[in-house]
Amino acid sequence: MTDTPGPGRKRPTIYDLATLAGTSPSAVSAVLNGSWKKRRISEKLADRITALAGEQGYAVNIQASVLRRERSNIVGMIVPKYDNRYFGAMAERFEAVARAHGMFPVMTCTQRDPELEFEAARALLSYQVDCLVANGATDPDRIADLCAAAGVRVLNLDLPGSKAASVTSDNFAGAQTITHLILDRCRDDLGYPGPLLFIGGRASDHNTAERIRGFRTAHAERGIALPETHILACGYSPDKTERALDDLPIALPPGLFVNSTITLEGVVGWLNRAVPDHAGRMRYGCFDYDSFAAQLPDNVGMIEQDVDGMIAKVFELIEGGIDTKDHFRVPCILRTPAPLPARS
Amino acid sequence: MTDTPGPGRKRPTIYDLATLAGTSPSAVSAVLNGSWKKRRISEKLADRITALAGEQGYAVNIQASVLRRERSNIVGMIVPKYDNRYFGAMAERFEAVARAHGMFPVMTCTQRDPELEFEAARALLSYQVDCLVANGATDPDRIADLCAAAGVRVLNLDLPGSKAASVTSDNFAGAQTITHLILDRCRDDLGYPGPLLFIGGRASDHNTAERIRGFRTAHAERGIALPETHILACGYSPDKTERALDDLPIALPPGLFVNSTITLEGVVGWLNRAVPDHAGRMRYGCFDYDSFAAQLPDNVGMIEQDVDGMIAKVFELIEGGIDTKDHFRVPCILRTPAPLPARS
DNA sequence: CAATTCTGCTTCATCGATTGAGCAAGCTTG
DNA sequence: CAAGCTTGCTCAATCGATGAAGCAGAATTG
Repeated sequence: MTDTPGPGRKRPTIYDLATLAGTSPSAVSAVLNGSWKKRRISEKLADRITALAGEQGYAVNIQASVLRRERSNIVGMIVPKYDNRYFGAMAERFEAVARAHGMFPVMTCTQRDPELEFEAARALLSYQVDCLVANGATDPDRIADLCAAAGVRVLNLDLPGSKAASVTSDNFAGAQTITHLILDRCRDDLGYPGPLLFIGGRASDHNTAERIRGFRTAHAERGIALPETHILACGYSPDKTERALDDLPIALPPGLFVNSTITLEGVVGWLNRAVPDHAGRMRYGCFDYDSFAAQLPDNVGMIEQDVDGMIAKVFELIEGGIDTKDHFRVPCILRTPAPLPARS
Repeated sequence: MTDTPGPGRKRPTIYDLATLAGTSPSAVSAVLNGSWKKRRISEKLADRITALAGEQGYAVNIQASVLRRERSNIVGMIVPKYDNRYFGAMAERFEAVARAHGMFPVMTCTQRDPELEFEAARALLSYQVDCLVANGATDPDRIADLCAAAGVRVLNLDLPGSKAASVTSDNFAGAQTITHLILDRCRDDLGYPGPLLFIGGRASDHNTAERIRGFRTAHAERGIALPETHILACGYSPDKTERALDDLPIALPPGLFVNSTITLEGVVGWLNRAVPDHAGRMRYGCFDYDSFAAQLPDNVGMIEQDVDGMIAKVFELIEGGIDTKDHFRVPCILRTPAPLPARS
C-alpha cells in the first residue's frame, strides 16, 4: 500500500486514524464530531487528531453515522421539475436554508408523474429523512399517509393537502391584484373597460382554481360582468394554448390574464402568428415571473411567487415541530416593468 | 404500541418483519433485496414477506445497506445553480438517467462559490458516492485530487479539467456555426458584411474562450477582419452588459453574438432603452437556449447545448469504468425560429 | 494517609442490512 | 439403507460511527 491516491486506495475511517494517532476510535470520533470537550478529551490530542484527519483526507461516513444516531438531520424534498425557474429556485433555496440550519438536504425530481412522486417519497424515507417536504405533489395525502406509517413528519409545499401542514402562495390575492392592474391599464391605455380573458392551467388544479377565484373577485369588485366564456383553463402547454385561442368562441378581448409563463409562450406565439398588428394594442399580465417575458412590451406586470418567503415558512414549521395541519398562504410579489427612462 | 400511524411510531426493520412473519431477518433481507432466488428462499415465503412489507410500509434503510455493501451505487453531482434552464435540465436528466441505470443520484448546489464547491464535493464523499460528477466546477482539479485520495472516480462536466475525463459541449463548433448564421442574415437581410460584436462572458472562462475562438474562426473563414474592439467579454449579468454597451468605444454593429441568455437580457434591455427604433434593424444569435428569447423578432438562432447527449456520455463513461482523462466534446444543437406561416 | 473526586482516556454494545457458512430434513442413487 | 445431494432455511460476523459505562492514575480533601 502506497500513499499514491488511486482507485485502489480505501477511504480512511476513524479506526485508521486511531491506529495512526496511537489512540482509540472513540476518541477520534469524539474529536471529529465536536463532542470532545464534553467527553473530556485533551486539547492536545484533539489537535493531533484534527491535523491527521486533514492530512488523510478523512470524511465522515454519513451512512454509519446516521445509522447509529437517533435523528439523521436529513431533510428531503420532492420536486416536480428543475427545468423551470420557480421550482429551480425552490430547490436551490431549500438546499441553502437547510444547510444554514445544520441539516442535510436531499432532493428528488418526480417529473410530474404521480406514481414517481410516491416512489420518490419512499426513496427519501429510505434515506432516513427526519422530515419530508412534498413540493407540488398531486396527491399529497397519499404521501402523508406513507410518512405517517414511518413516523416521519411531512409538509406540503406549493399545493395544499389535508393531512399535513401546507405552505402555498396566496394565489387568490395575487390573482386579484394583477387582475386589477390589467383592468386599470386596459382602461387607461386602451379605453377598454373589461372583462379580461383568463387563459391557461387546469380548473382541477388547486392553484388555478384559486387564481380564477381571484380573477372573478376582482371583476366583481368593479361590477364587471364576467361570462363563463372568458375563462379558458386550456392546460399549460404553448401548443394547447395556441389551439384554444384558434378556437376561441368570442372576439379576443384586448386584456389577458395569463396563468403561467409557459402559457404565455403560447399566447405570444399565437399573437405573432394570428394578430400581426397586435403590438401596442394588447395588455396582459402573467402569474409567475420570467425575466425575458417581463420585457415584452404589452406585459403590464408579473406575479412572482415569494420562494424565499415560502421556504422560510417551511423551515419555521420544521424547526417548530409540525403539530398543525394549517394552510399558510405566502403573499406574492407584484413585478411591474421599470418605467422607461425619458427618451432624448 | 398501536397501529395508529404517528410520530411515536418507529419505522419497521427487517427484524420486525421477521418476527411478524415467523422467520429470520436474513430471509427477509434476501427477499426484499431480490437475492432470494440465489439464496434458495421458497416462493411461498417470499410472497408472504413481500406482502407483509407492503402492509407495514417497509422501506429499506439505505444507510445500513450501503454501510454493509462494497459499492453504494450512489452517484453524486455538484451543480452550480438550479435556477437556470441549462443546469436545471442537467440536474433533472442526471437524476432520471441514474435511476434508469439502477443508481441513486444525490446532487448538491454550489451557488457558483469555489469554496462551497469543494465543501460540496466533500459532503458527497461522506455519502459514500461511487462516482462524482463535477458539473461546471471552477477548480475541477482540486476536486479530482480530493476524490483520488478517497479512491472515488470523478468526471468533469461542462467545464474540463486535466485530472479526470471531461464532457463538455463543443463550444467552438457551436460558436462557429451560429457566427456564420448571424453573418449570413446580416448580409442577406441588412446588407451588412460584418464583423459582428461578441458580447458577454469572461475571457478567463474556458467555455467563453472556446466560443470566442469559434467566433474568430468563422470571421477568418470569410476573410472578415475582426478588430479586438469587437470582443466584449464583459461578464454575464444584464447590468454589466448594459454598462458595457453604454461605454462601447465603437459604433454598434447591427450583428451581435450574445454569449448567454442572461447576457441577452441585458442586450434586449439596453436596446429597448438606448436604441428605440432598433426593431427589424438588428440581427443577433445567442449561445444557450430560452424559449422566450427564441421568440424575439431579430433573434436569428440560438445554440442549445445537448444536455441529453452530454449526460448520456457521462453515464457511458461511468459504466465503462473511467480509465481515460480524455476531453469529449458533444455537438450543440442549432435552433432557428420556425418560419412564420404565410399571412392571409 | 486513606478516601474521594477529577481527568483523560478505552471498551464494548449498538444501529439495520448483508452474506458466507452451516445445518436439518427430505430426496436420490447404487 | 447408507452415502450423498438438494432444498430451504438460520446463524453470526461485519460495515463505521457513536456514546454509556468503566477504569487507571493524578489531584484534592478531611
